[in-house]
Amino acid sequence: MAGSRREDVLQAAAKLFSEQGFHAVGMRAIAQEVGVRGSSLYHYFPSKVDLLQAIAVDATRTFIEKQLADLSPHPNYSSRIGQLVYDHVVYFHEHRDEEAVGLRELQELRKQRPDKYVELQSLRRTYQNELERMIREGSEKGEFDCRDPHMTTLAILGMVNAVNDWYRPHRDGPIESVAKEYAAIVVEKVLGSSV
Amino acid sequence: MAGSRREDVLQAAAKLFSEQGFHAVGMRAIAQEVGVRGSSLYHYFPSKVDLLQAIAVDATRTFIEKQLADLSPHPNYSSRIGQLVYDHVVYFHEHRDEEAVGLRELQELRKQRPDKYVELQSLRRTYQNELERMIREGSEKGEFDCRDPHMTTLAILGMVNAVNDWYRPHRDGPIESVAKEYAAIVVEKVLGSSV
DNA sequence: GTCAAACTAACGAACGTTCGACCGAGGAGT
DNA sequence: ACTCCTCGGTCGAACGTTCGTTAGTTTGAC
Repeated sequence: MAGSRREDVLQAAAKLFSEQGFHAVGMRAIAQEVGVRGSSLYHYFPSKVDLLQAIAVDATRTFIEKQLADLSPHPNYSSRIGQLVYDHVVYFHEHRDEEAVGLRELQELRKQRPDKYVELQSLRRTYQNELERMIREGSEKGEFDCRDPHMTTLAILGMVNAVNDWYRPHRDGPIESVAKEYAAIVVEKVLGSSV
Repeated sequence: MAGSRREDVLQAAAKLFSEQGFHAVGMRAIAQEVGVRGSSLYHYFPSKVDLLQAIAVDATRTFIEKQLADLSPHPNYSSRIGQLVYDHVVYFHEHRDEEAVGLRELQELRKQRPDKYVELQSLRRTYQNELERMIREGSEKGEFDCRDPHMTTLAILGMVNAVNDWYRPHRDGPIESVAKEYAAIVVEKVLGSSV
């Protein structure tokens, strides 16, 4: 009784899209994963692209709004950024499939749902700007030392987004350890003063 | 007179595959990009998957062999690693399309050309191991300070591989500047001792 | 005349999608 | 209690299109 059938469809589609790519997966394959015939999917979603849109928009919006909302309570820039990196890594692992779709299948949304594509781009840009602002201000206030906040931001986002490309729970230990180490690398190294 | 027709086909396919994904691009679209009819492609490649294989295997093999060959001359670990990061970023930009295909369309090779997939995985693993070895040895010899060479390696590879996802020449300046800054971040920050 | 290289035409399969029928649970009317 | 009706949900079958691929033919340079 985990979820409604509609949510089962979303989950199955996210899994298959993230494993094989949007165009490699047919409606009949998604339906089979749910235990239903292909035509039944159209009772819940008007088209295949709408399925993709529902997954990508929801994954990105939920993630970024949660990340931006959790920033306030920390006392200084370093711990705020460390917490953001930690949460980013953990959340991305717990929502592997949806987030992978949100990252990798954007060009299809761009072609078929330009407004939704723009919305997602804008969300990601807000997130990136927020991280960059924290890095710049923390640097200006002398809390740490960063010569190029813009490129540092891109480097950090690149490394955390890549975790799901290599992380395997059985081989690499609990995700919390990885998140902790990544947060440490960012706070102590990338943002630390070099000797 | 840039290249033979066969090379034109490879280049067109790499461009379209990297822009839209393997399954989103038909043989007729590749042919049109070259200025030819779809069936003519089969004069040069026996199938669509062979096209993908040719692109991905060649891109990965050439890149990694070049990177591994250029390591020796530098005096210390820091400058060797800095040079590797710099070359990685520059090469990935100069071969954007092919390298994107080599990174993102692996699951299709895995299904249809398992031996080639294993070869590419092995090549990447060798590259990763070499970087990790340099980081570990440089750290053991006291040249810099790294608590977790394995995860540091993955973080570095993640950030350099992500450059092509955001870099646009007109907006972000010459690629050499980006490569230089990334090399600096890695050598001075990620591998530098924290205060 | 030869041979690589391009063409037109077509194949069967799979694609996303539509349509009309069916089935079973639940409410309304008597 | 019994019938009738509605309606969400699923189905099989089919639509038109596009896919990767093949076959046979034509072209043009040497």
